[in-house]
Amino acid sequence: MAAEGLGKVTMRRLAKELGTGPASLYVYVAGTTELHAAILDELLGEVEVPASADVRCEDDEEDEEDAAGWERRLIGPLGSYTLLLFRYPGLARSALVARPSGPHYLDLIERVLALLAEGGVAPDRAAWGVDLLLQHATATAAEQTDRDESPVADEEWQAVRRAVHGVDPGRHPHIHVASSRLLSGTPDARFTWAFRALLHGIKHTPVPSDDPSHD
Amino acid sequence: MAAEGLGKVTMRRLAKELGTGPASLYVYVAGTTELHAAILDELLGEVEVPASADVRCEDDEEDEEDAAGWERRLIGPLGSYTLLLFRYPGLARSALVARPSGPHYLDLIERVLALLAEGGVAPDRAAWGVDLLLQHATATAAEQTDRDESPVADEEWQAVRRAVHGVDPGRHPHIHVASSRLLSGTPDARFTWAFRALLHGIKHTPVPSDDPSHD
DNA sequence: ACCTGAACACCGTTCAAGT
DNA sequence: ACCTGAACACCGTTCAAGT
Repeated sequence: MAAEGLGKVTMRRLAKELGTGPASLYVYVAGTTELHAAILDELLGEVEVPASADVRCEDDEEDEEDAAGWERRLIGPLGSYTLLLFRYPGLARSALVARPSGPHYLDLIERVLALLAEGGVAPDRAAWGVDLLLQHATATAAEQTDRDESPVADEEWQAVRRAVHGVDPGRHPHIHVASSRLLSGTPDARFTWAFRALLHGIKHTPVPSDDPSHD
Repeated sequence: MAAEGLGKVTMRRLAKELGTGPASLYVYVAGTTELHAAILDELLGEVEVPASADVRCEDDEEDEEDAAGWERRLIGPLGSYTLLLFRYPGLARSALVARPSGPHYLDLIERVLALLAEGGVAPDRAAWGVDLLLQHATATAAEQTDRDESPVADEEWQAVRRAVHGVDPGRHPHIHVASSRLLSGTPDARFTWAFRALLHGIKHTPVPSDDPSHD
């Protein structure tokens, strides 16, 4: 269906690919956002979400070994999702604006919720946390893909580096002393760290109240 | 300079506003992303970043009271930044793609770094954390502003609600049992919680190593 | 009834021509 | 030299007209 649209998926481009006018697509989808959502869910279905064996270690509290394993298992589906969005520039941006709700996206949510439960995260925190995790994955992908898209990206990145390194020590003392730290780390190392920080925060931050008045 | 461009800031619109052709803008800026970056930094300058009195309580470890106060102080500049992006749809999306590096953005980073240091966050974690915090603020704003932009937003949100509530309990048991929790909470409550989770995670997640080989 | 050509209202960017 | 009109190559969406 959309296996060929590796680049920027657009109404007109897709219509041309199918040898027709752009108006024809509106018979099947309501607009661009719906098209993108459909494609994303289709692609999610093709991704082999690592169906990690359902080994459940029901110890009261997980030890250090288990905590690391839990994190690694969780980074599986979330990493796959991020890499998927990386491959299709523009789709990440769409996913950020219009939260998908297709069946395969629900599979992803289900998987993450299951793993969070395995890790001993309280249900209410897990429910809010899954959103935070997926938003972070989407935002990271949107950031990176669009950066690669333009050839000016490197130049702009250099501008950031120059701005940080050439900062006035009087006005920005903290930036000055942290300049190399601010720019350090590979994208992958940063993603992994951010992911672990999110997990830690989600697990240990209580949701405001059990207020069931909403909804 | 750009005080009137409350809506979608675009090359052609701005050119029309100034009573000239779109080509003229290219004398002053290199392209759309640079224009957006300039506007964002300009707007950041107008925002009164809450210049909280430099009360430094140099106790060895902060007690519960202090921890809450620290979080509240940090949410000041980050909240202002988020609200600013809320007011200018499209600017948040730009900021996500092209990280700003203007002087006022550096002020914001400086402020956040200072507050993180006040809160006893290790310098290397603070350096990576400030990026995570600002990315979250930007992503949240991008998400929301674009949602408001389109009138189909409500309908689409209803689709998500229906998808979550009407889920097959066999295929998605965790979603089924968590359905109301997944949709609960005001945007503000969620933002505050996510923010606190981020802070907690940043403070307690060690950066991979002091590897100074990079850069 | 179902599909679509052509038009409308936008974009960003470039470049040759004007002052 | 500096600015810009007009053109180029795109968008999404609509709607009247065709089959």
